[in-house]
Amino acid sequence: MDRITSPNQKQQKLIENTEGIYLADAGAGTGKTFTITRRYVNLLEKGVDPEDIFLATYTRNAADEMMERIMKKSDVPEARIFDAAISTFHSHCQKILEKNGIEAPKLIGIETEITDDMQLMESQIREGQEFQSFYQSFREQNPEYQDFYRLVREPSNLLDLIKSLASKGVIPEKNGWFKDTEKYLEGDRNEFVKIFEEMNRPQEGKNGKKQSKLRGKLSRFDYKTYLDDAPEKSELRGDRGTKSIRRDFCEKAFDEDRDELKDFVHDIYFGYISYCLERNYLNFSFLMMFTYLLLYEKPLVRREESFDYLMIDEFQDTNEIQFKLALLMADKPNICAVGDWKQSIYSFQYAEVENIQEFSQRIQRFKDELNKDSERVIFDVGKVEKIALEKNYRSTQDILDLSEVSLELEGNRYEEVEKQQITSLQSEKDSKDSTIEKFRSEDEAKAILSKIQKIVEDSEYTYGDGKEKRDIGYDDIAVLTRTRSLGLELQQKARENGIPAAYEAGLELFKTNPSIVLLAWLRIINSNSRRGWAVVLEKTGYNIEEAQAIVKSDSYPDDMKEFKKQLENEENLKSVSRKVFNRYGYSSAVSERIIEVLTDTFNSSFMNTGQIIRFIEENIEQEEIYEVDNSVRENTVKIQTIHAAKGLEYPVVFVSGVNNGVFPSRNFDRSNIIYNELIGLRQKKIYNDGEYAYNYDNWRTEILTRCVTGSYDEERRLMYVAMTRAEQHLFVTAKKDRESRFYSGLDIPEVEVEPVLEEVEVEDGEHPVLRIEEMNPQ
DNA sequence: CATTTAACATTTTTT
DNA sequence: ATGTTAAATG
Repeated sequence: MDRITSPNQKQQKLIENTEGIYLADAGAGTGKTFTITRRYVNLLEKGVDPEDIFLATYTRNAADEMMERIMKKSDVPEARIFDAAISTFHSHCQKILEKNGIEAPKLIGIETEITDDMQLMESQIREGQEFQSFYQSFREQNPEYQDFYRLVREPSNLLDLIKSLASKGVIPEKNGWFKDTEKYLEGDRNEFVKIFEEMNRPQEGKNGKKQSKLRGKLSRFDYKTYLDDAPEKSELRGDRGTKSIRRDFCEKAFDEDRDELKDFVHDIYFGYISYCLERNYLNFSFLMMFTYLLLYEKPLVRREESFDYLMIDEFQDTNEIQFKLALLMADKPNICAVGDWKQSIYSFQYAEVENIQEFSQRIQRFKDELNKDSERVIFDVGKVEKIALEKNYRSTQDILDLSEVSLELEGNRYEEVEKQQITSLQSEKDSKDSTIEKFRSEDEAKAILSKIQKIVEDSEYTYGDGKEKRDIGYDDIAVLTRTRSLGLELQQKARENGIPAAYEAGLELFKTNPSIVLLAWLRIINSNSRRGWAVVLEKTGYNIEEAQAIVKSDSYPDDMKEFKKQLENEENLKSVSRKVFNRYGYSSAVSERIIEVLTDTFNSSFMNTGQIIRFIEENIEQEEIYEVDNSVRENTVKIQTIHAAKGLEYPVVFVSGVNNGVFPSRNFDRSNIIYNELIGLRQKKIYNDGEYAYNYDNWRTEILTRCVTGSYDEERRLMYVAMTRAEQHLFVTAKKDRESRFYSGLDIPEVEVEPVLEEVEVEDGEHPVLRIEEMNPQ
């Protein structure tokens, strides 16, 4: 935050205290980046060598920004800072592996080496395809797991499971599991029983006791089809009037024999790691895993790759293996973890909010675990000093107060939210001029746009205060959505009504016209595909009948046949794409981005056209979104998902789509094989070919998952992140009659907004959207 | 008032 | 699959 010129008291404390273990609670808008960079500069001024500091960030952008700021503020030669470890965890680990990783796979019994041209698999789509092909061959080679294959609807669920195990440091080796990580798969019986007791305690009613939460949740127990060993519903829950379910069933459920399941997961997991190594690539999770293995097992590497000072930004986004990695990298107990539990919204990427919420307990526990059989963490943890940044330089006090209240919003009518440990923020803005309102409408998108137009046209709202007061323009406004689909709808309607708006979450790159034409030509050169020819002919102007006739008779126009020949002679994917785009006059951010994505994904020089075609097809099917840089984006309303808006700020913010089932959205694991810290590895279904061959529901897992199903905590944090983007004016909106409890539970004025829009003439240049002719109609 | 049952509507985020 | 609601049942 550039407006801060000198640190406040708490910031100063964090900057000055460089020796020891610190946990900095840095809420939204508290000048976190400023403080971290100052602290780094302070270390340099004390004479610490940049080589002895690791500053870990979560994104490359953040790393670049920090580095730049440090260079600006410090006298140390820029080249030395440039070489310093100011980077994401991932890219730092990649460096460690490139340098020392050759034999890392040996540590778990794999002979294939990690070479220095190891590729990092960044595309989820591409990895999904690789995993699929691995899974195919695995099935052929391991017929003994028949019954499990029948449970796997979507192989990518297995890949997800593997990654979540990797993020916890559960690692397979050739025979069994690395060290004692197998115990994770069992779950934590003691902790589970505690949770069970809690869930099974009768509730307080108006006239005495009511049934327990758990008993209520199992009211539909008999809707499913179980094998014969399942208890009857009445046996499990007792007669009407019973308050709790029988404890012995719960214990029986927990103590299920899972050896076969564990073997299956082990073999898939280990097999896939080997498969990746043979194909010379690693995904993000395996990158972490191998670095962890190296530092864990090789004292020399550990010594060489460790630091005197560690600073870790966005600590709420780290997971167990990253926490442990950090400890292995620390030479001395000089660790500074900075973050905000309230902004932990990446659990689907395996981030664990507990890393920051239970920092002190975890750092001790993880150290003990790492030191079990050998001293790997060489310092005493001692006490953890907590520093909370309390001054907020972004939002008005009213907005800050509301955002804190929203962390306790109930997600549904049964939920009771515990009182949260919140460091209240004080606004440094004097302005009392702040709007907080909510409104709902049948046509939510249109109502929002109407309101935006009013804000911009009338001078009812202003930005700033006193002398610096000014009118609000489109540029000052952001509409944040929980889902992409609402964002797309908003953009569509904005365009129709002449409101300049840019949807910043990218677009479906492979559904654009340049991509469709490219795909057609790739199909033609790959297999003389009729489907490809049909598209090409239509794009050239032939109508459907004409095109069909030509395809049938196999008599394509000469210039097209000639073009096909030329393409076949091209050397690589890049030149083929260029040639196609040139022929059709496609030259824009979109066509450039297509080439970029394809060449990044298939960076080997030889090309496998079939593979590329399948990649594009998969992108279309999965509606995959890519960022496309659209250069000019002046004076437009920004439309973003809440996730995409993290870290940003706007004078006016709309939090939209606060609707039932959407925000808060419920999370459930649709896969049949699941992992959870408390209950371990479980299967939701069991294949049995007795009387009826069928995937029967697993009654044990049914009971267990009811005890541990997640709350809406992360959804509340999303609301917090969304609200704290607003500097001065905040609107919360919903679709009428669909309002969720996150809307109705907000104690703020509700206003009427009519979804009427005046059509406005907008000059072409004001629409920073993609050129229309390049967009696929529909 | 508590509980059961049946009917109905919803289904995401991406370094 | 799960959350909500309304109506039926104890």
